[in-house]
Amino acid sequence: MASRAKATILDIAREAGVSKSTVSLVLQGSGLIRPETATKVRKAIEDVGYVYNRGAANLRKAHSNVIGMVINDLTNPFFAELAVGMERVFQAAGIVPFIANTAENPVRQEEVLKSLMEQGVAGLIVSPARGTTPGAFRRIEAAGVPVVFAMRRLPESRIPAIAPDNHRGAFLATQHLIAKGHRRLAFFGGSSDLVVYHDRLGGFLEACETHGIPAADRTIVEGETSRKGGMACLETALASPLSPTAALCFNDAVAFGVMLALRKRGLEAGTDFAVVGFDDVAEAEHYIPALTSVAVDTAGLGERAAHVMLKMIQSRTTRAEDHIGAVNLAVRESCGPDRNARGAGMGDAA
Amino acid sequence: MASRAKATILDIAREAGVSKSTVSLVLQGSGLIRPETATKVRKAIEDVGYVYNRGAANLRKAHSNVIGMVINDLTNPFFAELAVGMERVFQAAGIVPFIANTAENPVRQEEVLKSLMEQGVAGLIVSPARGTTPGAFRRIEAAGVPVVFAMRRLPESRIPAIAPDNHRGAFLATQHLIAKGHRRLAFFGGSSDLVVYHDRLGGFLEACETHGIPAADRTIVEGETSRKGGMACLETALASPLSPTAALCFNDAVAFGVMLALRKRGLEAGTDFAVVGFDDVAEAEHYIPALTSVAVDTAGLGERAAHVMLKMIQSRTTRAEDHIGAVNLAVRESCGPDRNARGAGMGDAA
DNA sequence: GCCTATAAATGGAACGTTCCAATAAATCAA
DNA sequence: TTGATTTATTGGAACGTTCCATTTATAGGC
Repeated sequence: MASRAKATILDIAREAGVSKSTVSLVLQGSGLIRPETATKVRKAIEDVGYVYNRGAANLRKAHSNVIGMVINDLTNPFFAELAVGMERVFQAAGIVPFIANTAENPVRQEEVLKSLMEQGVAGLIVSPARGTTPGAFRRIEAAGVPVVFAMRRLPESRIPAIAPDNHRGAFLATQHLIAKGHRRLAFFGGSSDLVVYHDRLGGFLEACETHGIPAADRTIVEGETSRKGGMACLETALASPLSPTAALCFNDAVAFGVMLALRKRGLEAGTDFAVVGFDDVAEAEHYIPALTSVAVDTAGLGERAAHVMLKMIQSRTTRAEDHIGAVNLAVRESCGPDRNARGAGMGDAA
Repeated sequence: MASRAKATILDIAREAGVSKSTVSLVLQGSGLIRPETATKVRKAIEDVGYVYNRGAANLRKAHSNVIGMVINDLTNPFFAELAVGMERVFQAAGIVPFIANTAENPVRQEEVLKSLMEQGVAGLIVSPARGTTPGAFRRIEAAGVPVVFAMRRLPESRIPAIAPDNHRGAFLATQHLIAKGHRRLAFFGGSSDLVVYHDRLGGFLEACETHGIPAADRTIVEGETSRKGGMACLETALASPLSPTAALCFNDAVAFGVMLALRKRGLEAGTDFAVVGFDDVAEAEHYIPALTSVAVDTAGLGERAAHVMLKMIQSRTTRAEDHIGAVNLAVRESCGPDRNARGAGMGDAA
């Protein structure tokens, strides 16, 4: 089985009785070749079981067609959806993106980026891991390889970012809680080493200000962005003297954790405590109770990121505009039934 | 910003005042180089912002260190877990695997495999898409590139497969349902173009035989392996004259769908209808009611697959043993409370 | 029939590495 | 000292493509 030395373009040239240049032309679909010749060559390719060596080709072309997608947590369906959106676009462009997972680990991320660069990628779409150091992308920028950040961005970076309107999403969600009559509010999960965290927390705080919720009535608990983290947040908050009656969660995973912890205490999300998530993953709609969450059009953002990347490659630039995606609140059951009381007012004040 | 022509090994040789061969040796961590020289070279590499060109290297070495992981559905957390297990092993071996998604589409899979081959992968771990044609891997085998199948396999293929003991898992689950007193059983979801389907269905049928459930009392409904598919299955089954009281589902996604559909009809999984899933994804434990499911140690199988691959590459063979992973039933709430009654009447007759 | 224009096919020099064989420098045995 | 041995370093020929500049074949115009 162990295949005799791999066939090259020369082998198939010999087989087809033409020159290597001709074979190369056929491979590239050049119109300069007589159709019959092309057919002959293609047959030889088939017979010999030739496989194109892109590495060798790129050596001359300096124009690789591989794009790397670096994802910080593949097990979060949210990022998987993002990846799927991007793939749709790349597939249409005849490009196969390679996905690599960093498992939220900056060291691993460094390895992954290095490996991708060595592979000669044409561009990189990255959702950076927590704790990514500011200089992590300096070398890549210096090499002139286009990078776009998806969903997350870095503090002082010039790299274009595609992300939802986190501030507004959090603002809307918080306003919704206030409209439901809640006065003691919490923000659960996430950590301040993430730019997104500040965006979302900022929206939460602004809504509090706007509607006159005093700082004393706000509870902010950082935590892992997972179910486990969410459970811990709720415990912490309820243990505090002034326990909140509603929470905006950093993401849906945290929200699920909070609902789990509520249930463990014999409380019910919606009636005893209001919960809002962020991202609106597919599961949110099917959960019991169904989770109210900020919908961000994940796949759409993925597509957008891919388009921006394609454009950057094409125009050989390393710069592009940021893109802030629209958000909207998917209202479901986890904040309780609409209280007709409290009246008409409030719809979406301010 | 647009980087002057990329630096090569020669540039850094000049910069460091040594020959290209010396640089190459340093790059490979050869012990033949005087430490001070190596340091000098490394400094030059840093200064110039050199990035190694693996394509060029592989041209000479014919020994790439990239491994491709081809996954049929990244949005299913089950496969994401599998990928994560593999990554753990590869990371330890200093290899960065590239993941590609086929979205359960054989045509896309073809493209992805081609692209990976052209990239010169050292090996391929594949969870084949539904409807993969028998010959899809012929060329790859002919090229002598090791392939292992994970979770799924192809009918007549000689390619080693790493998979859970599907037959036994289904057998155990079905037995569990029967022990709970159910006599009219269903098998929901999946389709017969998948080998796994036959394995699981086979376990179901064997358990039925063993415990004397007549063929007339078995309902088999094929369907998409998703929530939606599960919902459809339940509707179909309940509409049939002889409606079942319990179901083994092809996978957890189907099971979640079935529970959703039950709830829509005002029925409750566990009390009104028993449901068992397959795969035991993380969510199963947290669902309400918690889903009884066949646990297959997904990440463990991923690790196993990675190890087998590593061994194949190392011993330059294209053959390996299949590996059947142990399974066990994680009993939770979706089949109802333990009926102490048990013996006597087979409670659920009707 | 000859010249020119067009179409089709080709040889050779890159591209950035590795690795073998060879050289140069340093050390040692006598 | 001299030759043998070990330690560091180096030039050059590959590896499998692309693409430019040519060559060769075919057709057209007169």
